[in-house]
Amino acid sequence: MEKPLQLCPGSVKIDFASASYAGKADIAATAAALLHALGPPRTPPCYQLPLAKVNSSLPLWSPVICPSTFAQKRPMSLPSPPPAKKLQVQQSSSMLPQDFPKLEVLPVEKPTKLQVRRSPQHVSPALKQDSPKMEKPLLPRPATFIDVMLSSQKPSSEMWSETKDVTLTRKTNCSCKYSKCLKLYCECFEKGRYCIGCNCTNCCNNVNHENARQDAINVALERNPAAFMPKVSNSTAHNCESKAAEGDIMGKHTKGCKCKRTECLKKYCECFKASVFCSENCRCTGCKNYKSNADRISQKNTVHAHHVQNPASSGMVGQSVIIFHAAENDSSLSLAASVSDHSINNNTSHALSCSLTSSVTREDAKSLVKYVPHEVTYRPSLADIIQIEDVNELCNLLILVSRQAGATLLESGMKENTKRKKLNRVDSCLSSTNHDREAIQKEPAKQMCSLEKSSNEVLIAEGRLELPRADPFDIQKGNKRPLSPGTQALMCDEQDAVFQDSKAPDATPSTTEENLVDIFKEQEKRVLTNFRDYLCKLATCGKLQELKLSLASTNCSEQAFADHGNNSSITRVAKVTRIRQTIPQFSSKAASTTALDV
DNA sequence: GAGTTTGAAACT
DNA sequence: CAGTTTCAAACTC
Repeated sequence: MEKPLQLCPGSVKIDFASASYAGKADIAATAAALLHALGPPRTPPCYQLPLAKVNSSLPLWSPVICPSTFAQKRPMSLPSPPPAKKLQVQQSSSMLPQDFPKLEVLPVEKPTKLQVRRSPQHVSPALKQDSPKMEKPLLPRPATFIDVMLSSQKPSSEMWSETKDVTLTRKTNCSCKYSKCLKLYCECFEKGRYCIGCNCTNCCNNVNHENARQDAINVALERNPAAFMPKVSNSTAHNCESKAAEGDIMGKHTKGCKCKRTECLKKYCECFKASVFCSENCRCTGCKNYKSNADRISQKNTVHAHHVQNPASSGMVGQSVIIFHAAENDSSLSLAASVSDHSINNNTSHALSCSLTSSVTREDAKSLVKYVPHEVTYRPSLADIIQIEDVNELCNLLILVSRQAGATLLESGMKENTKRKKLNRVDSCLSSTNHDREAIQKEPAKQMCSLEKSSNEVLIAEGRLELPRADPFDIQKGNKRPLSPGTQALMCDEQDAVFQDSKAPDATPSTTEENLVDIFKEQEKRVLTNFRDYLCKLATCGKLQELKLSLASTNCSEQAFADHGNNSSITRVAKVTRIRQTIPQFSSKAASTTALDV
């Protein structure tokens, strides 16, 4: 006997509208059509839908099935397998399965499977009429331990997502043949859901075999009480790119994996599959599924030569690994850092990682890797080339150049001023005072003083010179934070201007300003010229260093490959070629950068 | 799509 | 607990 399904306020909520906010417009439309076919609820809904999330084009009522009414008024026989297609709309997440019957509307091709139709045009014509066929309403079943656990442990959104996954948009259907979908081999069973639209054979993971299913659940629970618990705890799946980029990935597999061959970088690995890094729970071998992408790359060079144990087991896991790698900022590495893409870009990263791992053994590398919680450190590629002494040296050089330029021009300027003063003296007939003369002469002296002070301040900052006594230019007094040489130089210029305004009011403005402008121009010119030359030298050093390390790493890699006998000459040649190709790129880039900067 | 590989689950 | 077998998904061709 087939009767149209009637909706009434009750304990069952079929959240069709949720499909809409899951971005499944077609499904939502299907659901809407289904609801329309079923007719509106006769009374206001018992539960409010999350209106903010509901597509306005969809009915806002919450379709509800009243089990009691359903059971009492329309007692239906439990038929043998349904004849044709059916759609099972599972209960919403917040409801326990025993509370609600299941709505079946569309026939399924397989007797024991429930097919999902995703497009409105696939809705059964019978549905588009007002009388869906209820061949087999699912009676309430007792809540299983799984149901309780899953319901209690997951927020409703997650549960609904999973429910959606099962009923409407599930991407993975099992294909079990021998387990009857009643063992944990079966993904559906493992996740505590019925097989719906699966390709399994002899499936018992459905309501028709509820008893067998319950038994299987009990067996599984007996063996492992956490068998149906979520396998990933505290999960922040690292396919969330923003979090991954920030390194804010905390989830881990509760049981861990034991991968041996896949380096935990394939979906065979449960951790990888669950989008979490391997953790201390894992007992994997050659693991590369841990946070530091650079370490993955580094290990890629040594994994062939060494049996690398799970870094998590040695504390080298998750947040704790410092990237001991040069090219963290490299775009190719950023790409590789995308956790969803665990493939490693071998072009630049390989060369760079080779450079850094070239001459170290695994033990050396271990000692080099430092552990700092929740911190990732960027190590510049020129870190070993540019030392603080070099920076100081550069600063000194620039200061000296600046001083020389200033002194040279000041000397000529003083001569001019002296001439001009003599003329002024004649013109004013001894009207000028010594004060005036001193004031004028104080200007170049002040310039010299200024330059001297800026130089001294650099030296002070370097710790090479003791702090002078009370000094009007002492920017470090008053417990202020020491300034960089560049800042000090800038402030020195500013202070010169102040000094000029306040202490040389009597100086001839035009003459002094012209001199100063000339001095500054010359100083700037010489400083920049020397700075450019310095950068060119630096670029050369970097180039040589890279070449040296690359060649060394090439030799190292070749030896490693040779040790394991799985190297090919083609691969080696390709790697060497790749490494060497990076060198001119770097040097040309550095040169162009230098030219632009200068 | 068939065959192979892989690792978890199940079993001993 | 370790080793082996079974199983199904992932992967390769």
